[in-house]
Amino acid sequence: MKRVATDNPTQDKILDVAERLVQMRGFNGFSYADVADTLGIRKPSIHHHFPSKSKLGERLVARYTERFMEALAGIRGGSATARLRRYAELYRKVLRDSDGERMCLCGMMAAEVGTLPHGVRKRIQEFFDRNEEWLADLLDTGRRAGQLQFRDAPRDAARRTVSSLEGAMLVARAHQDPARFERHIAGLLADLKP
Amino acid sequence: MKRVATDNPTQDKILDVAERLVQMRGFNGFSYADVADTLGIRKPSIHHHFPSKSKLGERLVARYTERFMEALAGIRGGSATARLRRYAELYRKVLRDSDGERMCLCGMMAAEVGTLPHGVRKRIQEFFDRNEEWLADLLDTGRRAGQLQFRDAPRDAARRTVSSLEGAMLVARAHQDPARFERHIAGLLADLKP
DNA sequence: GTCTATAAGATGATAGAC
DNA sequence: GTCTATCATCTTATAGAC
Repeated sequence: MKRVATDNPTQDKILDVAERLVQMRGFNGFSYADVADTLGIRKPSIHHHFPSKSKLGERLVARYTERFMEALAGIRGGSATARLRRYAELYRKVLRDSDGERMCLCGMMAAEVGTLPHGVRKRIQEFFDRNEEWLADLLDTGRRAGQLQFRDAPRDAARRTVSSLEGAMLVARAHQDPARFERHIAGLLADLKP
Repeated sequence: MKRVATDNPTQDKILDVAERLVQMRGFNGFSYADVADTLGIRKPSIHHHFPSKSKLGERLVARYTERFMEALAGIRGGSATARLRRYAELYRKVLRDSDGERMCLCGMMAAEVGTLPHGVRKRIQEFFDRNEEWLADLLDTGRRAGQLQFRDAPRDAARRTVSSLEGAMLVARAHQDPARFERHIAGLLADLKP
């Protein structure tokens, strides 16, 4: 089994807890004390593994992106429509598994970008860029096969889709209503049907 | 001229500065000290006008919503397509006038909803609800007149549009690229054309 | 690798003079 | 309505013992 994070169980636990906190409260909405309390350890132990909060932030985004890309790589069989559905499912899962409390880590941190160090900011951009690239390829393939329909360039349609998923997650979560997000996905998919 | 905020110039200035800070850095990303420094006054003066940060938050969202609704009320003449364009223009203006640094106040605070008091949360939901209501009516009218085209209920299409605009703003700002948002709008409008 | 102790600064907030 | 002074608490971070 490929290790996506580290070979250090404590570091993984810290990243797990911090990830959840960021997705629920934002990068500026949690502290080392929160992580320490949750894990039953002390703050300096966190600093031992992640000297600064900036470094922790970079690692969080890097790990999240890496895992997301692995999930994308796993979407292979079936029609373009089916793969598109599985793509949307990835987003849906975030919200649904947390009962509408968590949102995409990078969507959350995109909002906070004005307060984040440059290294983190670039990694967040990279998350969206890689999503768009993967999706543009899928949309292009699907349209050529007559399975999908859209009017402009695959890249533009991909950007619109990613943005749309992020925004729908943001708004659905503000309403504490995951069903709202699921309807959004249904509408998105319907629009792309020929 | 109708007063949208208060009849107190100092309170208005505080709201103006705080609004800008929230749109750039988030509600958890600014402090009373930031506002005080910008205005050249002291922290307790801010507390005199807004005793707690929660109250300030509520007032910020209320004022933003009120102004947005006034702008919507001003969108009257022309075809449904033209009115839709003017609606999108409202969002575009936020990003463009700040050179890609600010985003929608309520979109930003929607991300931070996990840390905000309930009163603020409800007002944020209200912003989206009222946007969706206004837009659903426009979409419905436009479709009946044969000027717009979409497949599902006006309410669902309206929700999808609002979410999409919020998400596109979020992602475009993360890239510091307002042009990305303008392309998104162009694609959105094209999709709604019959 | 984890702990205690501690620092230096920020934060939201209040009391009370002018 | 604004100020100085002050507060308790939180935040990120370090030094150094075990």
